[in-house]
Amino acid sequence: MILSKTSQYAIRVLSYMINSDLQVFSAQHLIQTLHIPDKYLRQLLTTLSKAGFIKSIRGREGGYVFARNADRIYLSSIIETVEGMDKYTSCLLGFSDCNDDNPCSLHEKWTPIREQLLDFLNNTTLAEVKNNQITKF
Amino acid sequence: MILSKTSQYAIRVLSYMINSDLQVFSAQHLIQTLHIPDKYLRQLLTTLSKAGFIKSIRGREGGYVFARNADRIYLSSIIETVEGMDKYTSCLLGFSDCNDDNPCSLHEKWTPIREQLLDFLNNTTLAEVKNNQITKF
DNA sequence: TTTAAATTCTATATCATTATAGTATTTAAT
DNA sequence: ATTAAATACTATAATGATATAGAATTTAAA
Repeated sequence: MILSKTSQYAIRVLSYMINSDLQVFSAQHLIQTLHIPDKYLRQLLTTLSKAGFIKSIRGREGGYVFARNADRIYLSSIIETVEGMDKYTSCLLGFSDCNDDNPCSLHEKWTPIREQLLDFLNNTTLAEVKNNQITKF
Repeated sequence: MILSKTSQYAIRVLSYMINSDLQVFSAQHLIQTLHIPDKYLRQLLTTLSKAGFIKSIRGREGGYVFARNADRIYLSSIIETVEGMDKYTSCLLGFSDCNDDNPCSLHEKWTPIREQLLDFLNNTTLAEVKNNQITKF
């Protein structure tokens, strides 16, 4: 759980939606399917809606649909919305002024791994996560 | 801050010790040099002592010294002691039953990055972190 | 033998994240 | 119009990590 629980929930929801044939997803349906705490997920869905990943349809027969194409939703955007990306971009030992010229003791070895991690988060879209074989959400 | 603050503190202390010419380090000295909260660091030093990385010398003129050679202290051992390694070895989306045969939607892309991360934590020793050029602890 | 400097123990407080609860609002079907 | 099914808002509770506090213990120096 390097990701916060809230980030996990957000990615699981959107990943489920892109891998499903349904168009509209009610909060109730997502709660039961993904086993995420009721009120907590409802709040999160509102957050994801305000951030523009999904849009809500209020009232009876309502629910949530994608607000933009999945190939334009990056993992890092989702994470930035729910917990912020600082944790993933910053120095492993927490120094705000750590850089190549004035590194901490782990900087040299950590930098290439961070690069790969950020490359993954910054360049992986929801569309790339679509896979018919996946059964776990 | 992918690492917990406590892990950061622990690694900073040991990394400072291995990079210093001193032999014995009092809690007071470490607190003032590393700017880590007094009582919190004292508790942590006791934890690191009980875990066998350092040993304490009680009473006047006391302090802490390494309990074993730095080339036998791995980053993952330190992390395991203070916060546990589960967070770094487990599924990115939090599934306990995620594996190659029954993967989550991020499993395939995440696995190689996790491998590198674990390789770094499991195989980097304090001795490798010794570097005269480092001034940040 | 007294004192000062040090570690150890245990209890409590603070803070951010996660979880829960109740009410208000919206809208389609009847 | 009324009702039922849905989202939105706001307040509070629970949990875990981090931080603080004070008393107890140990030991070398004076």
